[in-house]
Amino acid sequence: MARVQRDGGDDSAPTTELPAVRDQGPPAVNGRANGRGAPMPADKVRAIPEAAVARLAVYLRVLSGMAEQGAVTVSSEELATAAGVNSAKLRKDLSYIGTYGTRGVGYEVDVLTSEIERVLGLTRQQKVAVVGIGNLGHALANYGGFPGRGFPVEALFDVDPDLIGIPVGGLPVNHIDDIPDICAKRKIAIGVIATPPTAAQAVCDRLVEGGVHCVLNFAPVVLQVPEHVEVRKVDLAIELQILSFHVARNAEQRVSRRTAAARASSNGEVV
Amino acid sequence: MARVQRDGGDDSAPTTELPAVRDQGPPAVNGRANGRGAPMPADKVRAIPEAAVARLAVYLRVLSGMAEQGAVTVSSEELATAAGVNSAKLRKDLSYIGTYGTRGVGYEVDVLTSEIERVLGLTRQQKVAVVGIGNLGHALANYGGFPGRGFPVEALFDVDPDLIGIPVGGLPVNHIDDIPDICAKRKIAIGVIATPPTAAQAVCDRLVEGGVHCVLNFAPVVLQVPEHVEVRKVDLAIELQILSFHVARNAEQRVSRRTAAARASSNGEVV
DNA sequence: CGGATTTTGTGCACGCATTCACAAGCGGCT
DNA sequence: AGCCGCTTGTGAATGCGTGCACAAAATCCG
Repeated sequence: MARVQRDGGDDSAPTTELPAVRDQGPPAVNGRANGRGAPMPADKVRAIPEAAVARLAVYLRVLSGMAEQGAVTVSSEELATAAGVNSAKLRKDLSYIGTYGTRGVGYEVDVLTSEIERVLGLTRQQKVAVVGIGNLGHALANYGGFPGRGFPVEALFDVDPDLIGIPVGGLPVNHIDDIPDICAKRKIAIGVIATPPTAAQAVCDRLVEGGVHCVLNFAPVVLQVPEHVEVRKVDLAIELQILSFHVARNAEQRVSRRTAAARASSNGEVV
Repeated sequence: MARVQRDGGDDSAPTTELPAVRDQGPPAVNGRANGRGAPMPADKVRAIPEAAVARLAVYLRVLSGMAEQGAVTVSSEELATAAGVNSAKLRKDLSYIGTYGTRGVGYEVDVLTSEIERVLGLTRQQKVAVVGIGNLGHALANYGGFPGRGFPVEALFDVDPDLIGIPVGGLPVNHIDDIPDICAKRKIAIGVIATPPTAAQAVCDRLVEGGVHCVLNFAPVVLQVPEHVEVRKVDLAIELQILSFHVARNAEQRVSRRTAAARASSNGEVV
């Protein structure tokens, strides 16, 4: 019951795992060495570390930028620097999804793009509902189909009666009591919670009731959800506080360096 | 040069470390066993893992909720469940900042609160500037001093001439060309980038020029910054794609379970 | 006062993630 | 054809983070 929420900010999270699919049928007849462009033995898909998934999404964006500029192939080194990671990590990340590179050459941009899209499940559209049409909700609703196709916003909800029926970003706002119905009917896959913290848990429960398995939570609360529901959290306050910590740490460091230097010089020591 | 950006969504990031403060003065005269409420040997402050810092911020919020409800003390077990982590982890996290608990009893809510605030550097205010007053920027500017005191928004910037001078959330919008000047003058500590991706790098450079050491980046690009600048990233598209991956994975799992079951039943096996 | 009970703080072991370093593979050049 | 240089893919090592399990401390109670 009620599983631990995965922090959208912080994922030193466990590897993505399927709960014991121990019976994987007969000894994998396709167990041959993967030839060029082999899409991983399917039993192994589960083995992609959560952290790697996050980076794959980054690579994807960088790749589409490169494609726009007419790049046909790209080396791990180029892609890595553009994505802000080291090239070994990039190659390992890519190795989780198969072997699509050519030694001595690099990767074909379009091949890599579509393979990452495939693994991330971006080949089918995931319908999104936004709950809480305040400042942030407005921003999200207008975000315009969410960057890159794939995530059409197909329902909006709020509790404010003045807002019900008003179109926002071309879509009318519904009352949150209708969440279960509408989500089920429209087959919403992802629910985005942009409500005040007090309403978040109730909203989340209704989303789950409506068959939503994935929730992106902007409200500063820890949501309790049943086992099978995936929650990611984005929390502005916490992001700021983490930055604040670094400010404080750096300040302290500067101070202690000063004192150390002062002490050293007063002792005639060489720093 | 240009150090790797720390992903706001994903932090399996390295432990917060100071670059070689090897000279830590004389052999720490206060090296005695820490009595009740001792604030860690100061040389050890650096040892707080990044992941723990993120969680400390969560504990802080949970604690303030509890304080409002009149709680005076709290056990690690209670606090842990409320924060969605296991109690051992919570205790370990707290141990990084000192020992403020009473065995057999728990923690005093207000003591713990102020100690976490101290470590996170929330005792001094960190001034924030928001760049890019679009939908998201509006939402951020109106966020109202950011949850819990500590992060006053003290400057707004945009490139759109129609917006310059217009007050948003009680603060006039300035032109992005004035970023370096104004940030330096008002001693802005944290810059929030809510611009389109194309503008983000230029904006970031100006923030750094204005003496800002911490950046919270909402634009979907990897920022290149000098060594001493701390960047955290919040990326909606990537969060959605990670969720999408889980949807896809679960779907696949269901399919493979079905096939396995079918195979098993056709073989007369017991599942 | 001593033992039972509760809860903290932490040593330890395990597992995931990152990084290094190198063999294997591919294309191009002579 | 054969060699050379480049780049991938991955085994192995290291380091970090998590969770267990227990000793140490503090309170309560008889």
